[in-house]
Order: sequence, then C-alpha cells, then structure tokens
Amino acid sequence: MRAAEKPEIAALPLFASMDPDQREQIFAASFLQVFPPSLKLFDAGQKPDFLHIVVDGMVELFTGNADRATTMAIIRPVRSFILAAAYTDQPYLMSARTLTASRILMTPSPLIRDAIDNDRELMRGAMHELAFGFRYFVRALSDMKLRQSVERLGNFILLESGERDGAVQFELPVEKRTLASLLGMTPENLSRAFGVLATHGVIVSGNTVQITDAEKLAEFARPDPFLDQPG
Amino acid sequence: MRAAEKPEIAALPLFASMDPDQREQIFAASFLQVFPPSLKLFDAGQKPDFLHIVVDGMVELFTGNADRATTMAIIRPVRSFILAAAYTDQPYLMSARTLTASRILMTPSPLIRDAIDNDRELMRGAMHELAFGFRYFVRALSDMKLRQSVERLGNFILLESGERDGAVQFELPVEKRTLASLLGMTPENLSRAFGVLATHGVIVSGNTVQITDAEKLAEFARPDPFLDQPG
DNA sequence: CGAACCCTTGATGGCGATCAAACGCCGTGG
DNA sequence: CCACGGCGTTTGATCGCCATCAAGGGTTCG
Repeated sequence: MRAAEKPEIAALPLFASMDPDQREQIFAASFLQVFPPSLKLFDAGQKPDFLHIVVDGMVELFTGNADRATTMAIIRPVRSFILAAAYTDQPYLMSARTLTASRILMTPSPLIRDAIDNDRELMRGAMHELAFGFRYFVRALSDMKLRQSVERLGNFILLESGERDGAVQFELPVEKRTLASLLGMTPENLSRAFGVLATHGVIVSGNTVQITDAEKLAEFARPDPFLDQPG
Repeated sequence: MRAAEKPEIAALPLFASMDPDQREQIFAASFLQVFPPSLKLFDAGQKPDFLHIVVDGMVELFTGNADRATTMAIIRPVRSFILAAAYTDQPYLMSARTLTASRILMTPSPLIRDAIDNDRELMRGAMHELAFGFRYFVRALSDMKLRQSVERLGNFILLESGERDGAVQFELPVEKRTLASLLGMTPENLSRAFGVLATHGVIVSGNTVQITDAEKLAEFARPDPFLDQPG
C-alpha cells in the first residue's frame, strides 16, 4: 500500500478508532489492489485467505451450482465482505467478482483475526459490520419469501431512492441482468416488471429510473417500515 | 435465576470462558424464565430490551405483514437469537414465539453490550454466534433462490439426518405446517412434496421420517458440499 | 362424544421460467 | 464513414411450479 493511500484507508469505519500501532501492523501486511471489471476474486468453498474491503468500485457476491446461479449481494464502498468466513476461518459460502474496476483492500485473515481479538475498537467495528451483514440477509430472505417479483422491484427502487436522499431520478447501479438476479428473477421478467411499474409511478429509460409518483409507488410496493431501510 | 441453575448456564458456549466476575454480574441481572408453548416473545420493530438464549425448548423466528407470514428460523438449544439487534441496539427484524414449552435466558441488552465490549472471551463468543447466524441466512437465501420446493425438502431431510449422525430415521422437530413455512411453501405442497420424495428414498408417516435410500435421495436433492452443512 | 385443528387429496389458476426472436446499442474493422 | 457482429434488453408465446380454493379424513383435547 502506498503511503499516500494510508490516511484514506485509516479513515474507514472499521479502522477509524483502533490502536494506531496495530493498524500500522495490519496495513504493512495488506494489499490495496486495483482489479479490472468482471474479475473473479474467489470461489465459494475456498478457505478465506483474506478479508476484503471494497474501497472503490463494486463487487458482486454470488452462488450457484452448475445449472443455476444467483447474485446474493452487491457490495459498494466502503464495506468489508466475508468477514464471517474470515473470522471463523470457515470456507466462503459465496463467490465474488468485480462488477466494475475496483480498488480492494486485502488483509490476510489470520492477521485480522488476531487484530480483532486484541483491539477492542476494531472488534466493535467488526461486530457492527457482521451485524449489518446479518440484517441484510434477513431482509433479503424475507423479501424473497414474502413478496412477488414486481413488489421486490418496487421496493428496491424506493430503497435506492431513499439512499439518495429521496432523489426521484437516479441511475441503476448495475446492469439490469445483474439486478434481475439480485431480485431473484430473470432478465425477461425484470423487463416486464418495469413495464408493470409504469402504471405505478415509475418510468425507466435505459439505465435511468424516474419516480413520477412516489406515493402511488409506495402504495403498490407497500414497503415495511422496519424492513425496508438502509442500515 | 436460581443458584442450582447457574452452573448449567455458565457452561453455555457463549459464557464458558468469560471472566467469572463479569459473568456473575450478568447473571445477577438476567432471568431464566419458563414459557408455555405458542407464546409471543416479542414483535418485529420493537427495540431490543433483552438478549435471548434458548436453554430448553424451541423458538420460532418469523416475519410478515398483514397478509402473509413466514417462519425465518427455528432456534434450538443452545443458541442465542437476535444478538445483532441487541448489540447494535436496532429494532428487531423478526418476531419470536415459543413452539414448545421453553426455558429462555433473558439478559438486558445494555448489559450484554457492555459485557461484550469489556470481555474478550465473551466478545469472541458473540462474534462466533453472529457469524453463525450470518451464515445461516446466507444458506437460507440461496436455498430459496436456487432450489425448488421438493429439493429444499430433500436437503432439509439430509441436513436433519446429518445432525443426528446420519440417522436414517428421526422425528420431525416441528409441526408440518411450520416446516412448510420454514421451507417457503404451503402445507398442501409440503404434503405433496413428501409424496414426491417417496420415489426418491424417503418414507414419511406422521411425524417420523425414514430414509430408505440415502444415495437416491442425495442424487435427487443434490446437496451442496459447502452450503448444506450444519455450523 | 363432539369440535377444533392439522394434515391430506383433488381441481383450478396465476406467477414467473423458459424458449424464441427481434430490437437497439456499441464496439471493431473494412 | 459505414457495415457488421456481439451483447444486453425487450417483446411475445408457451409451459411448469406452486398458491389457492375446496372438501374429506384423522387426531387430540375439552
């Protein structure tokens, strides 16, 4: 890692308040690496060599067997991923690949395990990071079990809008095919789902989404006040 | 909590290796309570007052809006639940109720937060507990997205058998209606799914499941070597 | 003994997957 | 500069899984 990059990384939520000496030790053994788009980072089933943190860019976590595949999460900066595997030293449950060119901080997992065990502030960060991931997947599972595809899309749009301070127009963060997989449907049906939402206050053109009637959209999607929240 | 019960609780994985003084402090403020079956413990959306640990019995975590409901997990001894909410002080994402008469240890969440922050061994236990929950929901989500209902049931049976050291005959841990909800289907279709599995080496009579041909079942269900594992 | 309640079995319908083909966008190469 | 080819997306037609509706059988408990 270059010296110029250290302050930026040190400011990450996970590292911000930890002991500087220990942090320095972690950084000394870590790599901040730039990856091209569509590069596989690791496979499900592997033992975790590194804890990964997305500093810039976007990473897709996905699973699947030979026949089928599905994207489990999209990781945007600044978040770690597979902390659960790295800390407990169990095989990855998901594979990872970059969606865009990405800068990723890679820290050897034995090192991060020790550091978490020895630094209270880092541990707190790790607990929060893990708790965030836990809650994300709880949400994703209930989204999947309780709602049908068009509702999921509607709530996704509301959530994205919410993360942009309620912006009524924004760009989709990923290709539609990836979004379809994230939402548990086929690209064909995502296309049709956007069509349905046209009658519920949403216009889509290319990659840009415009909410023309947020109230009507909310009425259709029925977001859950607890479940459909960032964080 | 009665004095006679303390050693049993102190032996729980979460508490086993923590500082005895701090543990004593936690116990002094905790309740070990017996609940009847079908009792609601808390509702999604509430702020977490207590960390719960199932010592005996069985607890169902579930979500749902007015129309639909689904069970998210079945908690069997000895596990904590909603640690993520209790530690980060965010509202519960799921509701909880007992399935059977249950003994549950309830620890005020501010207390458990402090204790985790101050006791390294407890913190490790909490990290592992959280990591376990995280991985459980990752599995559940990919199970839901990648497999259809009969496959899910087949893999559930294989998993239960695996947890009983490969026993070829065992009792279903919950009512079939609850199992159906856990597996994301209706009771009617669970019934039909058992029917289908009859041609793949599984016989069901009442609550007892018998695997007559484990190989044929595995061939049909195609369990994932990484995903379909306890722990 | 009767009444819930759970489970099962059957019939029907809808959501979404699959198959198929055409469109639009964008790169490369002539 | 334009033709071509690849790929993501859209649109249409069909099929299959599973939910829903409905009714009957079994068990448990008051």
